[in-house]
Formats: sequence, C-alpha cells, structure tokens
Amino acid sequence: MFILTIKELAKIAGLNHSTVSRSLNDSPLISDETKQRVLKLAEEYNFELNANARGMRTRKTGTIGVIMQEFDDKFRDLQYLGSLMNSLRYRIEENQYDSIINFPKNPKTGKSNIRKLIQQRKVDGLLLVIQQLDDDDWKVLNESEVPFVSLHYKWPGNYQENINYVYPDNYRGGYMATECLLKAGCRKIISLTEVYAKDEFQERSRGFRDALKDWGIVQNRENIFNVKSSFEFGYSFIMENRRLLEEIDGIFAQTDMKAIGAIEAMKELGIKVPENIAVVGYDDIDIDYFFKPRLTTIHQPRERHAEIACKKLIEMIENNNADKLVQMIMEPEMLIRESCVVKEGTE
Amino acid sequence: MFILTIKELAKIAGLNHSTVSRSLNDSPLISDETKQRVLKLAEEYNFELNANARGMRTRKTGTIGVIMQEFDDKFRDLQYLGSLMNSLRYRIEENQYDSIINFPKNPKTGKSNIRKLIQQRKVDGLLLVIQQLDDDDWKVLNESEVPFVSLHYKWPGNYQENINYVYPDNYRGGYMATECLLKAGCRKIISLTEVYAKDEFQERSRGFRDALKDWGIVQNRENIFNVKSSFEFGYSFIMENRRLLEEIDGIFAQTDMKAIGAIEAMKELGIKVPENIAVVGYDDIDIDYFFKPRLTTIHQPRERHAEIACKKLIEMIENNNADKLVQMIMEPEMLIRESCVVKEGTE
DNA sequence: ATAATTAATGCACACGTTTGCATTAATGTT
DNA sequence: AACATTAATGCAAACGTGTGCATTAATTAT
Repeated sequence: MFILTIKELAKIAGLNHSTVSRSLNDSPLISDETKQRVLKLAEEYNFELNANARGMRTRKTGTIGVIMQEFDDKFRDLQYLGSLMNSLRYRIEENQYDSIINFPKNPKTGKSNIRKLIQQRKVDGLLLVIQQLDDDDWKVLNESEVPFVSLHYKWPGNYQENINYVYPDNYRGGYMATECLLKAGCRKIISLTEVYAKDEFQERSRGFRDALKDWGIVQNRENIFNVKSSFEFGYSFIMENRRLLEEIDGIFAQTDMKAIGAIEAMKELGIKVPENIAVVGYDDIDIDYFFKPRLTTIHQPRERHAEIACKKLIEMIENNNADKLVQMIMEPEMLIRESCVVKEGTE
Repeated sequence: MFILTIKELAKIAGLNHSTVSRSLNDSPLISDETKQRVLKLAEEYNFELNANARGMRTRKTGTIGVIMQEFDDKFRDLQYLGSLMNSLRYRIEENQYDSIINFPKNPKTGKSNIRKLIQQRKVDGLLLVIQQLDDDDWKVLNESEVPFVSLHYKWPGNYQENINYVYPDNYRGGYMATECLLKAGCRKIISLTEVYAKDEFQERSRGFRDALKDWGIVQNRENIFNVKSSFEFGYSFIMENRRLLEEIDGIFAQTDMKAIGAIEAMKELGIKVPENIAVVGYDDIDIDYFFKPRLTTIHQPRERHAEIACKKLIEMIENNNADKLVQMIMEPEMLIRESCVVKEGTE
C-alpha cells in the first residue's frame, strides 16, 4: 500500500501542502470552500498524517503512556489491574489518543521506562499505576514538562505537594471493613496484612487500628498478622493457627483472595462463617455469584477512577485548567453480603 | 529537564553529530576509541534519541501494536486475555520494543485502529488478538508492508494462505474434552456452545461432534445447545432444562464459567458431579483451588503462545527469516481434576 | 620523498510535517 | 481610478535524526 504524504495529497488537490496542512488542522486562515474540498479528498484517500513528522514538529505524539506493573498475583492483579487497564484504555481511545502500556522498568535491562518514554518523546503524558517511585524517576518526572497523574498512591516523602493524583482510599476502606465487623457484633477481630509489601496494606491496617480505637476496643495480644496475598496463604494461615480461632470472632482479610482461602480452611475445620467467625475481604473480585458464603467486601470504583485520571491528564496535555491540581482520594464502597452481616440497630 | 539532542551531545564531545549518530548505532566506520567515548558520554548524560526524528528517518518506531478487543465478559476475558496480554507485554519489552495496545476500532468514532496505526506509521508491526477481521482491515494489512501475526484465529475466507498465525487449537480441545467424558464412561453427552458468537466455539463444537462420531456414539436428539458464556447463563440453562438432566450423563460446557454455573445449579438440584453428570470446562481459569468439585478442563498455553508470536513478529520486523511462514496451531492440554474423572483401562 | 591506499571524521541533505512570513487576489475606501 | 485593507494561498525554514559523499589524516607502497 502506498501511503500518501501531505505533499502528494496537495498535488492531487492542486494546492500547496501548507494549505492542506492548515485545512486538516482547521486553521482560520483557510477558506471554508477549500477546507471542505481538502477534507473530502483526505476522506476519500483515507489519508492519515505521519505521526513521527507531526510529533517532531509539534512535540505532540497523540499517545499516552500507562506505567503498570506486571500482573504477578494471578488472580487479584488480573481482576483489579486488568479491569482498571481496560477502563483506562477505553478512556484514552475515546479521547483519540493511543496507549503505550509499559512496565515501570524494562524486565531485561532494568532501565526506567518512565525516563525512556519521556526522553525519547514517545508520549504526551503519563498515567502511573505503580506502588513505588524511585528517586531517579521522581527527578525525571519533576524536571520534565511531561504531565502525569498518579493512580495508585501518594508516594512517600514530600513528593505529593504538587502532583496530581486519584486513588482509592485504603485507610477509609480498612476503617469501613473493620466497622462492618464491629457492627456485626464482633469484638475479637484480627486482620491479615502484608507487611513488607505495598503501602496500600499499611493503610488498610491503619484503618483497622483506628476503627478499633474509635470503638473503644482494646485487645491485649497482637491482632495484625503478616500473611501474603493469595488463596493459599489465607488457607494455610488458618490451618496453622487453629488455636487462635477459638479466641476470635472476626477477620478483616485485607484481600478477597486471602478471605476466601481462610473461609475454605474454616469450612474444612467445621467453623461456620459468619456465625462463628465473620470475614470481610477487600477488592470485590468477580466471584460473588459462585463462592459461598458470598463475600462481604470493599469495592473500589475502577471505572470512575480511570475516568477522572484520564480526564485530568488530557486537560493538562491540552493545556486546559493546567493550574488546577486534582488530588482526589476515592471513597470505597462497602458491600455487605453473607460472610459478615451487620446486625440491626447498630448504626 | 532539558532534553539533549544528538547535536548538543556532539558539541560536548567535540565531534560532528553524524559521528555521534554512527557511534550510537555501532557503525564500523567509527574508531573504537571515539565510539567508547561517545557511549560513555551518552550514558553519563542519560542521553536518549528522539524517537520521532529517528522514526522519520529510519521508518522504525520501536513500538509494536497489539490489537485486542475489550474485556467484555468480565471474568473469562480478564483471565484469558489479561494473562495473554501480560505475556505479550513481557515479550515485547524484553526485546526492547514498546507496546501500543489498542482496540480494533476506536470506541467513539468506530474507525479502524489497524489502518490508523499503519498509516500514521506508529508501529513496526502488529499482533492481532481479534476474532474477526473486516475486509477493509484485511486489505490494509495485505497491501501494507507492516508485518503482522494473528494470535486468535485463522480468519475466514481465503485469507490464511500467506499469513503468519499462532493460535490454540479449539477443534482439538473440543475433541479432547469430549473424549475425556467418553473415557469417563459417559454416553449421553451434551455440549453448550455459543452459536452466533465467536468462531472458536464453532470449532469446539466440531471437535465435540467428531469425537462422538469417532467413538460411534449416535444420539437422536439435539445435543448442542446455544448458551451464552457466563456463570449466569450456565446456571439458568440447567434450571430451565431439568427434564433434560434425566437423559444425560455428561456436559462439555465449552467455557469454565458456563461449567461452574451449571455445576452450581446441579448442586442445588441435588445432582452429583461427576457421579450423576460429569462436566468438562474450557480455558482453565484460575479457580482450581477454591471451586469444588475441582474443574476438569482444557488449558491453553498462553505464555508459549505469546512467546512464539512475538518472536516471529520481531524476526519479520528485523528482516530475519522473513520468508519463512509461521503457521502454528497450538495443542491444548487436558487437565483432569474432579468434575470428570477418566476410568482406568479406557485408553 | 612522493604517490596511492585506507581509516576516520565532517558536511549537507532528506524524511514529512507545521508555521512565520511573503505574496497574490479580492474587496473596500477615498 | 488609485490606494489601503483584508483574505487566501504559497514559500521556505525548522524539528532531530541517519547516511551518501567529500574531505582530511594516517598508513602503506613505490
């Protein structure tokens, strides 16, 4: 297939290529008549501008970079990040951009993709769906002109002052989940966190602790346990801590996968959920219709999350409201189903 | 951040920019000494070439386009397409390319992204993870020089002659699944397909029919039912066809989601799986550890699928083995778990 | 010692756009 | 009718690379 250039299209139209360029970009300098003629011709020949040439001249690429980690925990990441990515792609394309989706670091060389995309001028802006940001990347982001929005966390340090972010409130979610257990009548509650991993779990734990404190619950022994986020670890935690089960009446699992792992183990041990021990998960993975008891959990509003972040980024790229910071922490939603049921009159 | 150009780097090095360019591209014209000096300087300044300028001159963008449909069925698509996408991204970055991941058509304008990416020269090659290809796209692909590999299907018509494809063998999977039921002793088997949707289900049905034929099983009544692919439809099919259940002893559900929906319904009706009715799914979604009975199903080799397709595409882009077609239909794997157990001595 | 060959580097153009400026055509003003 | 103004278009330069060709420096051959 022969791909037309703007000069060739101009020759066909009997015009100078600059007139064609201006027509395609809807310049007020061009008369409506020729503009229409050019547009019709472009349509007829399926003409598309060369993105590289365009990008070199205008410094705009028409593509947005999405930095997103690998899906490592098969199930949870696929569910959460996968559907978030889906929404992001939709919003990006809807606004006539393409999406370059990269890992934070090249898996082979370990080099930063953020730096690379910015310096090679391959993107107009960045959506960052990452847990951590090292100093070098932070420096690059800060010193470059490329706009970005963080979707996953307010990074540690003094970073967050001037950056745009939209992310779900894990503290609030942790608080709500714990309060749900409390309202269900539980008083001896533990939580399963993941200490050395992601900040979001620390926030969930903080919400857990504050809810207990606000309700005046004092527990002498340790009530937060370090359990990795997967079905298997949730399952084996229960199996390996049977004695503990006699002392508790509620579990905030911090992850749906851990929650259902724990529930399966308790089923095998003859412990009834929620009668003996109530369980609250987190994430709202898509198993509601077939996992029994149906999981009481926290839902994170992914579509809106994606929508707000994209909208802001594109505003920045196109220089509207460039001054106004978006710093939004999204309220999660408590979904009460079967594994923890709030008693009447506890509100 | 000030982004260096090659000319500025050349000035720092006290060289002409063409010498720097040749050094970075490891040209034999340049002495090892200056080459080393330039590389060191580039490293020191974190220098990266402008991708647009480079692309304009060389016609190479360093990005691969992945055309992938939206994740519409939440669970199954997220599982299957999500993990496939993950593997593709990994392979692409491993080879120092970036990935533009687009829908087949722009969700707003309906325009073809295949045509757009090719004509705007935004990609060096395309990986097509799509069910259908309309004539316009086919024409564009065929007439353009941009290499591509199909990962999802051998498209209908006379297309497939000269194109590269790697995809899982749905016919064989359907055959294997059916044979598994037969070996388990089932003789009155039905299958749940999705008629008006994707070709892959037609292939699974074809495998189903052929297996029955090869085993000499004759069934007078209709044995293939049109059931959409989701838990809910699997569930309601069983609930609405209770009379049918007395006449059958095996179900090839063609989708794990349909399979578990059907099994849940049968559980409620007091029908034992696999004792009364054995069930075989398809896809191997990641629920093995918590759905009971553990699902006997067909696994599709996603990592290898991604690896082979990427490898071939990059070979084509970089002009190695450009002549050799890759036309591979990947053998699926039968996973025998609990919902259908093969009896001894049936091999 | 000079010419011929080879190795290394510099010069200048091209890739396909956009855009400031110059030019031409059309219209309005005196 | 001559001039000033406005509208529409054309011309040419620039964006940052890569590369053919010319040039210079270094080496070898005579």
